[in-house]
Amino acid sequence: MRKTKQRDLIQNIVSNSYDHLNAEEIYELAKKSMPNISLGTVYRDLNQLVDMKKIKKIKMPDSDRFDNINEAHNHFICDRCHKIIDVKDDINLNYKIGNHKIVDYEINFKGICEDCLKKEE
Amino acid sequence: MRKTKQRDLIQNIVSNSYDHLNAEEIYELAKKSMPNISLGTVYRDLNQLVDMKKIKKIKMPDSDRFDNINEAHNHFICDRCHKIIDVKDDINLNYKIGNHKIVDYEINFKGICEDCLKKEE
DNA sequence: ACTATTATTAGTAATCATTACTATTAAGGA
DNA sequence: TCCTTAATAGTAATGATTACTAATAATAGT
Repeated sequence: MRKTKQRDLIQNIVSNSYDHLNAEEIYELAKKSMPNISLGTVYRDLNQLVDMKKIKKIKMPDSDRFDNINEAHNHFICDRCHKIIDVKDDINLNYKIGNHKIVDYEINFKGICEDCLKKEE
Repeated sequence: MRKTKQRDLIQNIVSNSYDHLNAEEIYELAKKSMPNISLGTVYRDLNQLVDMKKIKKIKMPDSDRFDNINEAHNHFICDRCHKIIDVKDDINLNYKIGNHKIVDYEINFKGICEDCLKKEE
């Protein structure tokens, strides 16, 4: 795996963002410092970074989002507006499942966020 | 929301399966008892059943899978073969996040399943 | 039970996020 | 600096899912 400017840039963008960006948004940000970067490269590099466990992928109904791993956290996803809200991970699951090797876990809370609750009153 | 034979059939198929079927597989099973059912109907009804919280959707890299809610359970997903293994939910998270209303949560464990571990030896 | 209303369906076309392809470029070791 | 070849830019293809529309069937009212 060669080190490339493109992948470094993409890793920096994701690692420094708390906005759960999708590939298109990361592409737009990347173009600001590397105008000729292509969307295909963004997708490929994002997937490589996920494989390398440098970032995480969050699967969403429309487009997948990418997330930093600066500190362990989970997500609350609003059923109404689909906003993703970070939740500090003070649960720290230590779990044993048969003879399978657990490498990681993710917890997704679902419900209605504060803003949408207010709108529904 | 009218009651229809198509949606009843699809709900039965998903509720009686522990195989985490995708829309295409559910379509194939549904055709056995209703040969003229269309794939579009399967997708629409599956989404309605998810909205009605009769079944759950599991997002996967290729196609989404649909799961019964017969008893609370979480999933272990193998990084190698992408198999989904049910995990009994004896964790029972009771969690409070700001002023957001939590309706549900899902825990996805990730790692390497027993079969793939053996192959890698 | 009949009829009218209209939500749902079957069948097909369209969408669009993501991946695949290929000639060109550039990383990095010798 | 040169060589090898992995990675990229640009574009085309893929495929899961959704949208569309005429026809059908569920259900409320009579």
